[in-house]
Amino acid sequence: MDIVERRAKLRDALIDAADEAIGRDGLSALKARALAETVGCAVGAIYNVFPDLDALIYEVNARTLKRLDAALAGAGGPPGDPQAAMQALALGYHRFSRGDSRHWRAVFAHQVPDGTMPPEWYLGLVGRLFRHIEEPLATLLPHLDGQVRQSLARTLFSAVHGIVSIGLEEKLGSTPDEIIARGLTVMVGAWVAGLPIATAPRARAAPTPP
Amino acid sequence: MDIVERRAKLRDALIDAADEAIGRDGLSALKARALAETVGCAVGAIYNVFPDLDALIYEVNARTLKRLDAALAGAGGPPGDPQAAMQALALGYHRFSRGDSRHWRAVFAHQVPDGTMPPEWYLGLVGRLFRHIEEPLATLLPHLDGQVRQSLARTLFSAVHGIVSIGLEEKLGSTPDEIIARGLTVMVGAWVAGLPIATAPRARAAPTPP
DNA sequence: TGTACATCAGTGAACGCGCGTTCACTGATGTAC
DNA sequence: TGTACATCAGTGAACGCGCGTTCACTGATGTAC
Repeated sequence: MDIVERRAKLRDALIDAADEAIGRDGLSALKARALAETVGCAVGAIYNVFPDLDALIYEVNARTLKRLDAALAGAGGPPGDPQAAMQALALGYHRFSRGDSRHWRAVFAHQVPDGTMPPEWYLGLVGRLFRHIEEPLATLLPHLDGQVRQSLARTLFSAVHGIVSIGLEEKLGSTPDEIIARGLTVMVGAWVAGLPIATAPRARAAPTPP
Repeated sequence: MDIVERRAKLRDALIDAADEAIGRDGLSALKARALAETVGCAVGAIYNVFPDLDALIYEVNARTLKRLDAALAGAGGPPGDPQAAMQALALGYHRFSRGDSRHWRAVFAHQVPDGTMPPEWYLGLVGRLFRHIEEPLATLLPHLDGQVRQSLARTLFSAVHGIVSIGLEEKLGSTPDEIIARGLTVMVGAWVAGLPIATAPRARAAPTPP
């Protein structure tokens, strides 16, 4: 076996093991020693392949982001109806994070210390996800400034994420999926209806503040 | 000075110092040694007054919850209009967490290990906060089951908290307050409008899923 | 094919750091007589 | 008021634990001749 090959194999094995550990016990359960034991290498070997554990975590989280990307791409509602499309996205997000809650929490829980930023390629994956929201938004508001559209997408995502997160907390008295799904649909639908749509004006869902 | 008095004074001084440290540098900046130095006592003295640092953190977070409680009580909208009242609550929550973000984040960041629960009196404070939401909800839906009402309140809070949290993250490209406030108002208004109100039926803000 | 040497992936014990918590000790304060 | 003794808040050095990361060493693999 080639050296390059061996290296790649170790790398994959480490990501696999980390992925599995996080999925089973959460991000905080990721330990260098346990990882080495699972993979069957020495602790030091990890650092031949990754500069530190943070880099490994980014790889695992990237996998999660890609899975979500695929899930959202498949969740698409009717092509002609942006409002329904966004509701479908929200429900898709809900499904995904329920089904893979530990991985999904890891994406949010991982924060590098100091003021360092995630690597460029990782931010690209995040950006790609937001495009799912921005797309129907662009259909609704074609002449909207790009910056503002991003900002709207972020706001909508935050509300959806907030609602979905209730279910992710493992505390007692968790809200049933049904209620959350209903809440998401109503909220997203109302949100979209409240946008100042240029093409076909609709009644605002709620009065805006003075 | 009485012994009991000294003890109480130390206790207060510790809570004060912890409160200030968390407000300045966040929950993770709370260290026993730094605390002792600030207060002017030995590290061990802390453990004469509190069983552990967690107990101290609960005290600090309780102060934050009480401040929020006061802020929400003062944020009340017009008494006759539950929808406006809930919008006012959301905006009040936004204002509060913006103005006191480190304290507020500490409330969420603090989680005791294992499966232990927060103390009873602390949960009482949390419950008292939710009553601000449940009250206008009860006006709108007087015959609603208590359990369901709580669940609805939780869902609404989560959405609001999600939106507000975008601003709390110190990452680049933070959404301006204006947009957040607008988003909150629209979302809460639409949400309330979407409730199956018994007294005076309103048009649903958005179609519910099949 | 065989021998000598170089390279470098792989090893895992040890380092280093942070930090909550403990505990043997001290000394100021209070009580008894 | 004075003396002997008891108590217990207060002390801070030391313990203990978790854990990421390093580094001097080894041995398998590859290369040169």
